[in-house]
Amino acid sequence: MVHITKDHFSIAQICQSGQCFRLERLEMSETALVEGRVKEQRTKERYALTALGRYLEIEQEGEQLSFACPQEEFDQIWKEYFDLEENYGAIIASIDREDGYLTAAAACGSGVRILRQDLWEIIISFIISQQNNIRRIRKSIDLLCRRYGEERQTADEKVYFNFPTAKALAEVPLEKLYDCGLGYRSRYLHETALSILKGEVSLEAVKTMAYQEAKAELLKLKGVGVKVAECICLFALHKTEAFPIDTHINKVLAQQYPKGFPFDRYKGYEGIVQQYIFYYDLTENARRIAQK
DNA sequence: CATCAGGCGAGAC
DNA sequence: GTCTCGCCTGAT
Repeated sequence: MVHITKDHFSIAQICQSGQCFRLERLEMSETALVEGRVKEQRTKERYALTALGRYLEIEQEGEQLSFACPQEEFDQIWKEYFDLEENYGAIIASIDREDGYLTAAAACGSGVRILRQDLWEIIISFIISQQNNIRRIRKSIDLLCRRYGEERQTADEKVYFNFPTAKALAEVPLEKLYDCGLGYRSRYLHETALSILKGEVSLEAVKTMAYQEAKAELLKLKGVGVKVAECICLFALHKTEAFPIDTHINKVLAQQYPKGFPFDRYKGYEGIVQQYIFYYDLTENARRIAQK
């Protein structure tokens, strides 16, 4: 077990931000009342992540984080995966105070981080994400892993499933992919798995490329358009200059920035700013629905 | 019953 | 190059 203190890190917000579909909450957050007149809410949350062929439980209470793994594993794998070396406070501080919307968005999602996820898993996950909702995306990915991923267990015998390899996915008959609720995306998954297997696109090569080059290479894959390619660049290759524009971001840009978004001010980390906007819009919508 | 969910590909022009 | 349309499926 590894204990650390970290600001600008919220496992709950990272989970809700919808960049990682295999991070899930284990139990409802408990609320406790602190003595005195002031009502203070204290939450302790537990999450489980399946990634990089491993299973990891994470606990958070305020800025206190616990990772259920040895120190060595944390230092070698999870420190990088969760982007813990990046100073997100400095990024938030750089936001234009005159920009009320962006200031509010960053304050709302100040615990969001851009994870450094597995390239193959992100390619498939974001092909699935197109014209789809987060609940269904999670369901399809879960089915794929259970049916075609390698079954593993932790030291304390918890069973989990790795993300299926390109070879495993390429061998799945099309109708079986439809059975996973993938719809028309089934054909995209099948063809993309074949492309990778045949070496038409080399993932190892893509990992060494600069943003524009990597994006162009990813666009060769069936089912990967501009938006999905930019998501892959951001969430797997950590190209923080990528700024994926989906229906939410598009709506916000039109409503809040009719004269154009100040991309130049945030050069090099546009993607992090994009995540604050995306998360803010998601939570605002969720709040609106909850109020009704 | 229509519309929508973190779009994309193919074909028309 | 830009525009339009059809596409699986479950929730509302």
